[in-house]
Amino acid sequence: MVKHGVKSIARLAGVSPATVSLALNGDPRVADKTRERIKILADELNYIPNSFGQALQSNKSNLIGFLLSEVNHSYFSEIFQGAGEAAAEHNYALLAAITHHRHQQETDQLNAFMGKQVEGIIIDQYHPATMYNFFTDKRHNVPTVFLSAVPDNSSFIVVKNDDRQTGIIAVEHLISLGHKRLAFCFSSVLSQERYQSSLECCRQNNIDDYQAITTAEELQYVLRSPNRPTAIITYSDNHAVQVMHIAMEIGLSVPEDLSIIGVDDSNAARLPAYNLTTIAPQKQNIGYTATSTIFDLIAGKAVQSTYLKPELIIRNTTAVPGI
Amino acid sequence: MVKHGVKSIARLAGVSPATVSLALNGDPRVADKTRERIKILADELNYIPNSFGQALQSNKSNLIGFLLSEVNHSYFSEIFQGAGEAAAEHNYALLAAITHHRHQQETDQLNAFMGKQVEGIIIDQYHPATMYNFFTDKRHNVPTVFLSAVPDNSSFIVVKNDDRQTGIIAVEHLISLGHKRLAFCFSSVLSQERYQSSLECCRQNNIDDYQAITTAEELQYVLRSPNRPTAIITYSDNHAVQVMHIAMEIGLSVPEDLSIIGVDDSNAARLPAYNLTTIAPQKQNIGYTATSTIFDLIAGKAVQSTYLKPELIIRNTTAVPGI
DNA sequence: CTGAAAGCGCTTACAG
DNA sequence: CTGAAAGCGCTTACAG
Repeated sequence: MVKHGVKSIARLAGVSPATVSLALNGDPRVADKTRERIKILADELNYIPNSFGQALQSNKSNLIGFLLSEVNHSYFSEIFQGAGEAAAEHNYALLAAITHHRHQQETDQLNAFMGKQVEGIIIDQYHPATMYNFFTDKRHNVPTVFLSAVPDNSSFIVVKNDDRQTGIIAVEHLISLGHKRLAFCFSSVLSQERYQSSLECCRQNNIDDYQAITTAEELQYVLRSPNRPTAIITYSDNHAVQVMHIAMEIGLSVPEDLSIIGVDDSNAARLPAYNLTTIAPQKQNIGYTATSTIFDLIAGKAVQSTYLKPELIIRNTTAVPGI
Repeated sequence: MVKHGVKSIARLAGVSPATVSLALNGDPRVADKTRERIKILADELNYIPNSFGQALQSNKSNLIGFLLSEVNHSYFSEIFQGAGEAAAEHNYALLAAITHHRHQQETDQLNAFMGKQVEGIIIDQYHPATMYNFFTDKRHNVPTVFLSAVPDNSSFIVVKNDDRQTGIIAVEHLISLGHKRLAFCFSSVLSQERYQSSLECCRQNNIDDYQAITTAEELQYVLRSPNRPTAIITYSDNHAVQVMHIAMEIGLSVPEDLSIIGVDDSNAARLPAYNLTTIAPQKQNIGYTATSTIFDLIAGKAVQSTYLKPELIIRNTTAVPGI
């Protein structure tokens, strides 16, 4: 079947291409009757404007690039979903690229984005070398939002979970249950913010028995010691699952002997075998807000980084300490 | 900073825009020395060709549209990852749209794809009304690949898991362990192919004790009966988890008293609390193959639907029957 | 081996 | 209220 453009429609309607364009875009300069006639005709012909023509002219691609380190990254899909919704509302489309944390791929895809004239870029995680380029290479003056931490002294916009709150919520929940001896399990290095804030929160509540545990062996040792912690804050639901199994091997029951808090509200957390108390980031909202922030940047508004407060979901792995 | 195009580069290089274009595209008609000079200059200026200009001219968008029903659809992310890889290899980008199974959204996004001149479309799931449009509306003469079943009498190309094999692999595994009384749990309607093929496989092996169970209550009843099945084939890992918990409530141990097979190899299957024997679709490969098929279609090659054989992953929920 | 011209499909001033 | 012209950035014949 024939593909129609403004020209062929203009010919069929007996007007000029310019008039077709104006009519279709609802410009008041075109007489109501003419506009209606053209619109009906365009509809009948299944006319879909070629966005390349539009984009070339207007310099608006209606495209946002989304750079993903890995698609199965813990909560990627929900973030992506939120981003997609915000984009669709504004009649934008998402261009997705997966980079496997590799600098070369990130650079290539970023260049592809630029070639496609994306109006904004969302980056979930990045290779350090790529970040370095962002500092030095002014090519990237496209509105950009990061979904993971950026260097402290930078002025990049970030939209992410409020990791400090995560730490605080965990500690406060455990203290409210009456726990006095806590531990943070695994990867405290990966989550400086979360660990630091939980540490501060402990201090403020006069809890000084709070240790960071980095390996499974260490955890086993600690859990066997006389003054063992009665509650564990973990870095993620996956870690919570590991901790739970280690505890059970040692003969501790959860939550009677040991409370455990996860982070993420992953599928694992909801499975009946675990039923994890966990702290859920606002995944979809992170994606939605990131995209909205892009639109604000495009509109030239002053924007700030957003840190979305997570939610405590109490299930069956936390309770009043039994000892 | 200034944005450079063929024109400004031509001016700086002292040649015509056409020569720049030819040089950058490696056309032999331009002298080696000139080409080198232009390439170096373009590099210095961080020149990235505007793909709208290219696309408008060549009618090649280098874009593939991916219509997703839902982003957290069981194995979406890995499929998407595979698709992204194949696309990147060919220097194509993926345009992703999420439709929540709604016909209107599917139509809108499909139109957006057309406007963006996508050269191919991948559709994971679709609303029946959208499929109807595909039949009647010849607008969609863009190469299209479906990731879920299409009407039998249609000529649409499909790339998906081989569901018949899934059923057969499950039954053969259980028979090889010595099971003689089997059941299929939940949603046998949703998975006609899988259920039918497992049924046939049972018959061929002279197993006539094979029932389809549709509700949890029914399962409880069946598992308490004297000649209860010794193995359950499930529709998904999620169902396998449900079955496992129901079995344990009744006092059956898995796999000693009851073998269970899941399908998907989801995260849940790998968790130590479950350790499911499961049948894993080639998720990434499905995405990769779908995209490759699009390229074949673009190239005008004759292509067929692909049904990728899943893999049996034996973990701890299947064993020789204990009774 | 290189340049001048035309055109992809659209929109945006500018005339009338 | 409508049309003719120019141009977005590129590539592709066509001349020379």
